[in-house]
Amino acid sequence: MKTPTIRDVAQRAKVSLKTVSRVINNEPSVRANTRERVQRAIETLGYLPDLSARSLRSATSYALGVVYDNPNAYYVISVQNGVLSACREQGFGLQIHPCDSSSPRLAEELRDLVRRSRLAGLVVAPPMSERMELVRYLAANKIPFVRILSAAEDPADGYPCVYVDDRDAAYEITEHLIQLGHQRIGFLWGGVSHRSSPERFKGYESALKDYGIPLDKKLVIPGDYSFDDGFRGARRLFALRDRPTAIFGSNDEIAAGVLAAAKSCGIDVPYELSIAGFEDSPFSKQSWPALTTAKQNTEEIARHAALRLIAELRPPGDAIAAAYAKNEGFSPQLVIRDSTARARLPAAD
Amino acid sequence: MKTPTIRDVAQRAKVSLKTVSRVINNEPSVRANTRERVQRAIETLGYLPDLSARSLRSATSYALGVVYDNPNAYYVISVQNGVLSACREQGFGLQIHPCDSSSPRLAEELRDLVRRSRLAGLVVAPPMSERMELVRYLAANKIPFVRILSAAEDPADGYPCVYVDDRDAAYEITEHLIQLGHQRIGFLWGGVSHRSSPERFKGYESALKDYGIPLDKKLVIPGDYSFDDGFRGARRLFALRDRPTAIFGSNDEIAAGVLAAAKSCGIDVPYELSIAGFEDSPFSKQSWPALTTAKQNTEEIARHAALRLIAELRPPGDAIAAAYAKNEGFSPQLVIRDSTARARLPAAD
DNA sequence: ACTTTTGTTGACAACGTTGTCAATCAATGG
DNA sequence: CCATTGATTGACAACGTTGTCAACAAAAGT
Repeated sequence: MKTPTIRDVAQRAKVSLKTVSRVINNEPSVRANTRERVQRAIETLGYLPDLSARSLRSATSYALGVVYDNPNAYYVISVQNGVLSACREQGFGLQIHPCDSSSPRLAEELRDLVRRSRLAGLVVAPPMSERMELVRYLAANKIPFVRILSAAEDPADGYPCVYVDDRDAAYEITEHLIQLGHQRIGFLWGGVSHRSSPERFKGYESALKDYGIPLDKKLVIPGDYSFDDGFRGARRLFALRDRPTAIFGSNDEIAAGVLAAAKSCGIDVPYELSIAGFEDSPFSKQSWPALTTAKQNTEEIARHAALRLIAELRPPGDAIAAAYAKNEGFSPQLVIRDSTARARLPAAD
Repeated sequence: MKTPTIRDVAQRAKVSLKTVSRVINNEPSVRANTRERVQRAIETLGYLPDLSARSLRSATSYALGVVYDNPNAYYVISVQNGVLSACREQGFGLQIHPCDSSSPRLAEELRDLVRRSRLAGLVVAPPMSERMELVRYLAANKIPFVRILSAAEDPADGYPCVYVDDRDAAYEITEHLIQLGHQRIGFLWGGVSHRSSPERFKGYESALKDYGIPLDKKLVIPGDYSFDDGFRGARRLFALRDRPTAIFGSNDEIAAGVLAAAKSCGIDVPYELSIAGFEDSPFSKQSWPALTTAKQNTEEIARHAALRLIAELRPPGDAIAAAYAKNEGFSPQLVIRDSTARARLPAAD
């Protein structure tokens, strides 16, 4: 009734340990006949390879780590699920590692994590993925990793990544608001520790420029990727003499804060104020009115990142190694819902 | 530059492998002098014990698994963080395992997971924790586990658990609504695969009874723990001739759906309709108006569950084993926010 | 026919750690 | 001073697997 080992399988199939090992690892040079016999023995015994023993013996290991520091539950779960889907497909385990991105010992912490648990590599989410000294440390310590980061194009810095074009999507959102007739569009920044924040601002800035709308600094408010900062920022904008007719919150949480602020001030959304978010978290669908936003397919992005990492681990020439050898870019898609509408005519003011 | 092993430490400290092992594991019978020498060697080399080798050699392992099947990101993250906090404190790793609770092969899947990864035990979240045949299977296969489940009292079925008194909290919420003067209170069910659903209903039912309010079956709507079912259920209630003045949604997502439905019908919350949720997800704070709800401290509950599991693994007499030897109950706390208010007087209708 | 190649298999060591047990040492009691 | 105890230490095997290498058999080339 003990859990069976490779030895039990070998005995039952009347072959050596090594042959069973070969069958398990799909190595060539096993006669079809023998292979089948071993397979049968494996099935009847319900044998499962022991991951500890495996990763102890072989240099290569069978688990990835995913590293994040993000209060946004939806984002984290999406990343986890995306990575997990790739891991399960490729026979890898997954170790999650929430951490404190501001910790000075983070680099060593990650190195130790990889060593202790013999991780094959790390998927690194923002904002850690954007700290170059951390990236260089990992590379210097020969720890395989893939970054998920915000960039308009492949950073081509020699380190593998999957990048998300926040700037382009922010441009589209701003453009959408402009095309609805809005001229005074407020912008609420996300946290500056995230590269996505300035990227989204750049998209906003450049759309205004392309449409010949001057940037009014009073309409741009710093803050964090949080509901509360959205609320506070919106209140500040409402207090302006010439209040904006639309507000672009750097993510859905901020936009939710704006929505709450609008309601608390009796401002009708979308007819008096259009609101756009960013991310397409479930929240944006479930608010009232539902938020116009940019849909980031985080799960798919994370899945791709994991496969990209696994590709790096494979010997060159391998099918996966080939399919995911290059850095890939993703563009969030504009999703128009009910929180944005045509600007009321100035006359009606 | 290779990662140091116990062997390197032994060499440097001029002791045998075994002595180093003893120091690492805090075993007695090492002279203070020797111990210190070894510690120094460990520090200077930056030695870290290899978890694979450890769990391969020793019968006991150093990782827990957490098993869940829940679309609610906030809930899942809270459970993960709670378990993780206990794991880090006690030197355990953590393997997450989202799964499909309706899969007929789930039991074997979990057993295989535990074997392959040499997990010390499982923290099982609802609804898996409530399927007795699964529980019995785990027990029969000598897989240590702790359940998180919904119950008014210790089930005392011999299997360890941490239980949450949903019934009592649902009673309090209903009582709160009644005390605000509501007599017609709608109830939207959660998914029936979760034990918490009937528990919450029982709380609702029994509060009505205690206050002498007859249960009107037309006000009770079946559904799932989802925004959409909240929306649809609310619409059905609004269509009634004698519409309720308050609605109790079985969780915050349902309540959010009710809120959206109310807004889409131009019903003012809370003055025309009070809404209460359950769970205290961030959402409930961030909607407008903020939701009255029952605060489940999921993170603390999960943390306790993990410690309860670790206690089961320890030899009796151990400090943790003693502190967490018994099943513990938790009661969600009523949190009154802005979505509930005094019922308007019938006269004002 | 005999050598060479190719394919298939197994014996053995090794990965880094801990369990077992015996050896050594210091201290205690007679 | 010697026997006895108890604390400290180390040699060795073992956990379950894979890498190395050699043995062997079958197929191919001469």
